[in-house]
Amino acid sequence: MAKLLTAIVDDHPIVIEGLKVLLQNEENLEIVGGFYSGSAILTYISTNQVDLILLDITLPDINGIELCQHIKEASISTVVLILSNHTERSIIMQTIQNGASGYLLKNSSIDELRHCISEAVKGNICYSKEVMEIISRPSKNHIQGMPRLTRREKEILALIAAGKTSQVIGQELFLSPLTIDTHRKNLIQKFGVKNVAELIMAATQQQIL
Amino acid sequence: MAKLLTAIVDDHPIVIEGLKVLLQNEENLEIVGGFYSGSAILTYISTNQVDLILLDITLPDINGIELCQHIKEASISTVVLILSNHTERSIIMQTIQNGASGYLLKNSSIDELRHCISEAVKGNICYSKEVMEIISRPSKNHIQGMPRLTRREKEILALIAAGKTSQVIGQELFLSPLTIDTHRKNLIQKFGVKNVAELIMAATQQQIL
DNA sequence: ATTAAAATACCTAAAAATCAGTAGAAAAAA
DNA sequence: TTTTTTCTACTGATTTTTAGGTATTTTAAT
Repeated sequence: MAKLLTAIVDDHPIVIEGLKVLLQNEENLEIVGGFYSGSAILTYISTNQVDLILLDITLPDINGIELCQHIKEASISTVVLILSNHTERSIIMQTIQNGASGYLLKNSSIDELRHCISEAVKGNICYSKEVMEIISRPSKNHIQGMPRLTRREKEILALIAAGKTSQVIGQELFLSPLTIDTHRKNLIQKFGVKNVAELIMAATQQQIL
Repeated sequence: MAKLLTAIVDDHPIVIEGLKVLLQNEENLEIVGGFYSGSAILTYISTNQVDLILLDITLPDINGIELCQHIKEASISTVVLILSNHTERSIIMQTIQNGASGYLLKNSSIDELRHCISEAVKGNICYSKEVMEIISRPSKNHIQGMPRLTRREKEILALIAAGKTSQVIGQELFLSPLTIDTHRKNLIQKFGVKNVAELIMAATQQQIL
């Protein structure tokens, strides 16, 4: 089996050199280069074969989330592994959405990196341990003050989330729209938010919706 | 190291017997019993030590999601692994939320089960391959019509989700509030929804927020 | 049986969002 | 370079939500 042609994309030279050293002893892997910008790696892959790209999120010209998409557009078979310090759940999910095969934090162990690389080239998705935690328990940080909702409030919350107005909800539940307005008001107050947009966000983050 | 005292909870006897056979050769594991209902396992753990529970979602008296929570309340150190046929993302996430250490589909290989057990007792979270796919690409089923958003639209969507009005957003981005209204309108149109409540729901379900 | 909580409904007024358009400038892609 | 997309901004009218209350009737809990 041929060696995995691997590129490293990071705006920080230290990271690139560090990864090169860490990976130089891998038998089935060959570093073809380090790149400091999105345009640099895109130019490279347009004329060279690359099997695996270790990609940072923070780059000078384009963010790694979008870059990932461009890479997959240019070369669908190239496996992209994100190596980043960003711990925001939405960033992680977006990279996967855009075709990345995994996500590791930069403090991951070399074992984890090795493991994720092997999983990724097999076509699987692989996260490091911390990332797995972030994905699985998104709300842990957020849920302190989860309000207790009454049955009616939950019911109406769901209908609001479905995009229905107070008028429509009132008709469906055979209630006055003014009653729905009151419930709406109470929901907003209980969650400590200021409008439905924030309300729906809070409710989904707390798995109520 | 003492053997892992393991219980199996499933309403289907065949599954219990099958798992017993599959796991009987594991050196570091001892099956202490099979249980057909939630109340049965809860009664058992109230007087017996159990290290690991393999838990189904569908049970006659209580669903596995809630049962998981009760188990952890009764015995925080007991590791719960879900073994189910349900592929709904929300169910998977809820079990983890309620303290489960992993989720496998019933068609998982014995190797995957073994691997997840060892990860789980180490305190990590572990999913089988298919489950990982479901978690990572939830949208694949849902997102057919996932609209492509421009950079500006994503930015404004996030601010709307934070509960900010067009006026406030306009001030923050040094734009006319009327411009924000236009973006708002375009977002609503692109998602095919009728107001922000539904917009935020759609966006969170598609992991954009 | 009594208290507390939940559900119902209303008022007034201001603020915000939605609908249905148009249209020029800037940036990106072809 | 030309074309297309994105970003910007507006008009005008309508609908809906939000904020500040109050108040009665059901239900549920003690």
